[in-house]
Amino acid sequence: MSLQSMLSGVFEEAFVALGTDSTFGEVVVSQRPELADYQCNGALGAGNALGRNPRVIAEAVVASIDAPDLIESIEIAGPGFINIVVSPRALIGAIADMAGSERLGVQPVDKPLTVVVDYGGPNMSKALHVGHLRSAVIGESLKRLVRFRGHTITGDIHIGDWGMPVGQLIIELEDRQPALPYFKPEYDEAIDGPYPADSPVDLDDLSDMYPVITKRCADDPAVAARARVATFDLQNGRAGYLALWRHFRNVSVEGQRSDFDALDVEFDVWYGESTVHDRLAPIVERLLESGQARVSEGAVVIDVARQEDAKEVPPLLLTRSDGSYLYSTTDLATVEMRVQNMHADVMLYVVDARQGLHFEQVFRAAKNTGIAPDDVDLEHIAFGTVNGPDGKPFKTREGGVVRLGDLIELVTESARAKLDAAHIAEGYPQAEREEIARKVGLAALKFGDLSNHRTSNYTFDMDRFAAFEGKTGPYLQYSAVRIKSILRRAAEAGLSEGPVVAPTVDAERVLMLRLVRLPEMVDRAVSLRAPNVIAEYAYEIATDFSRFYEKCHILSEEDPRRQASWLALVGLALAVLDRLLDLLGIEIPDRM
RNA sequence: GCCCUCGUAGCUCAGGGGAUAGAGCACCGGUUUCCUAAACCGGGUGUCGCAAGUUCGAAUCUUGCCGAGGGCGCCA
Repeated sequence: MSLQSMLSGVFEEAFVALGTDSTFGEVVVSQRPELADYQCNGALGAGNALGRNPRVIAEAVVASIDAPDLIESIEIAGPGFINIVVSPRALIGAIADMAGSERLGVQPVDKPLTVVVDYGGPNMSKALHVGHLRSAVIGESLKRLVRFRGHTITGDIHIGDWGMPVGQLIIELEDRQPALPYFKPEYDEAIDGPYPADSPVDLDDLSDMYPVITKRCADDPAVAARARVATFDLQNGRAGYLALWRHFRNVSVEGQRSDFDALDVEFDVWYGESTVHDRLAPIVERLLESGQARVSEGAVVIDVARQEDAKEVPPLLLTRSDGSYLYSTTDLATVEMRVQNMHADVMLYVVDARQGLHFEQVFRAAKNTGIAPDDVDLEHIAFGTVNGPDGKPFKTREGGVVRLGDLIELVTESARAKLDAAHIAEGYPQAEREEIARKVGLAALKFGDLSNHRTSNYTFDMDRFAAFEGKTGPYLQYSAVRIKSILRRAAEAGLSEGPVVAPTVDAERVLMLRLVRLPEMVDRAVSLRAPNVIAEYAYEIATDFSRFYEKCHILSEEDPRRQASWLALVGLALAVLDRLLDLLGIEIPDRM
C-alpha cells in the first residue's frame, strides 16, 4: 500500500470516530512543501457539515491519531489544515517496498477489464502526416498505462479501408490507366486468368492520387457520383475492384507499418473497416426488421436523439440512398465485433475531438440497439488539433501537410547535429550514435506532444520539438543516462547497493517523497486517460534527481552506508524513470 | 442559429474546490581541479478573458457575455 493511502487510512478512521464521513480523511500531497509532506483538509469540510469550528475538529482528529511509525509530526494551520510530516522510518520503508517490487509498488486492479483501444486510424489512401502523430502517441501511451494498471488491452489500428476514399481511388486510377483489367466488367478470372499479382500503384502514386481525386469530387458532382457508385460496387463484391482494393491496402499498410515502426508504436491487431464488411448488410437488415432503423430520404438511419438533448442530434446514417455503407456503419459493426469476438468491456477511441458528434451518435446507436450491452463502456478519448503558428491546422510553408516520416527524420537530424556540436558521444561507434540520435529525436517529439493535455489544441513549433534543454524528452533521458553512468562506475569500483537509510540532505528527502507518489500518479493518469500526468511527473522526478545529483556526490562519498543507500535510491529513481518513459513510449539510451 | 472545446507570465503550456497560481523557453547574472554543463543556482514583470452566482474557501463548479477554434444527414 502506498504511503499516501496508509495516511488516508489513518485519517479516515479518525474522522469516522468523530462521527463524520470517512471521505473527509483523504490525505493529499502538501501544497506547501516547506511546511509539510502531506495534508488533510477534511476538518474544513467536516466543520462546515457539522456546524462546528473546523479548528476544533482538526484538534480532535489530531488528538485521536496515534501512528508514530508513520507520522513524525502534525500541525494545524490556518483555518484547519492538518499538515503532516512523515517519519523517516515510514519514508525509507516505502522506498524499500517500491525497490523490492517488480511493479514498483503499483498494485494491479482487483477486477481486470478487457479493453480495446482504437488509435492511429490511418486512412488507407493517405501517407501518415503530423495529424496522425497525436492519435498514435496518445493511444500508445494509454495502451501501456492501462496494461500496466493490470487490465487486458488490445491496440487496434482500425484502418479506414472500406469507405468512399477507396471508391475515389478506384475511379482516379481508372481515369489514369483505363486499360487495366480491374475496370473491365466483362473480365472473368475463370477465363482470363487471375488479376495481376503486382500492384499497379505504389505508395507515392496513392499519395499523389488522393488529394487530386478529393478535389475533383468536391468540384464536380458527376465525378463524386462515380466515386459513390464505385464504392457501392466494391462493397457489393465486384471482383475487379476487390482485387484492386487488395493492392491498395497492401501498399498502404506496408508504408504505414514502416512509419509506425519508426515511431515505436505497435498495434496488437491491424483490423480495419473492411474487417467487419460481412456484418454490414445483416446489421442493417436486422435493425430495419426490428424497427430500430428506418428509411429516410432513401437512406437507412437510426434515430439517436433524446428528449433531454439541449441540441439537435441528427440520426446516424447506416446507408446512403444508393445503398452503400459509410463509416458510421462500419463503426457500429466494429462495436459488435469487439463485443462478440473480443469480449470488450471498454472501448477507447483515440480520435480527433472534431469527431465528437459522430461518436456520440455511434455510441447511442450501439446502446439503443443493444449492439453494445449496458455494461460496456464506450469512450471517445478526444484530442485537440495540431496547429501551425497561424492557429490553423499545421501545414508546411508550401501549404502541404508534413509527412510523419519527414518529421521523424527532422528531429533525428536535429539530435544528430546536437551530438556533433556538443562533442557528445564522440568516440562511440557510428551505429550507436545513430541509435542515440533516433531515440533522442523521438523522445523530443513524443514528450513535446504528450506533455500537453490531450484536449487542448497546441501549436506545432519545430524549434520546440528540436529543443533538448529544459522540459523536454531528452532532458528526461539525460537524467536517466546519468544514473546509468553512476551505476556503471560504481560497479566497476566494486560498490553495491545497500539498505536505504534515513535522508540527511533535503534534496534526498524530496526525491524520496516524489518517488513514493508513483501509484497515485499512475492511477490518476489511467482514470483521466491523460498521459500528460505521467509526462509531468517524470519531469519532476528528473529535476529532483538532478538537484540530488548536484548536492550528493555518490562515488566520492566517504560514509559507505550512506553511499550504498544512495546507490539504491538512484537505482530506484532509474527504475521509476524507465517505467514512466516506457509508459510514454520513450526509450532510454545506455549512454548519450 | 444551435452545440462542443478552449481563453492562465512576453512566448509555449501545466495546474487535483483549499493556504502565497507554477514550469519550460526567452532575458540578466553565477557555478566545471568533483559521478556526463542536454545540468545546477539566483533574478518575475499575472485584472487566471469579463461579470455575476454557489461555497467557510473558486483558475478549478454554475450561468451570462466577449474572443478563438471546431462540429451540426448521405466525407472520414
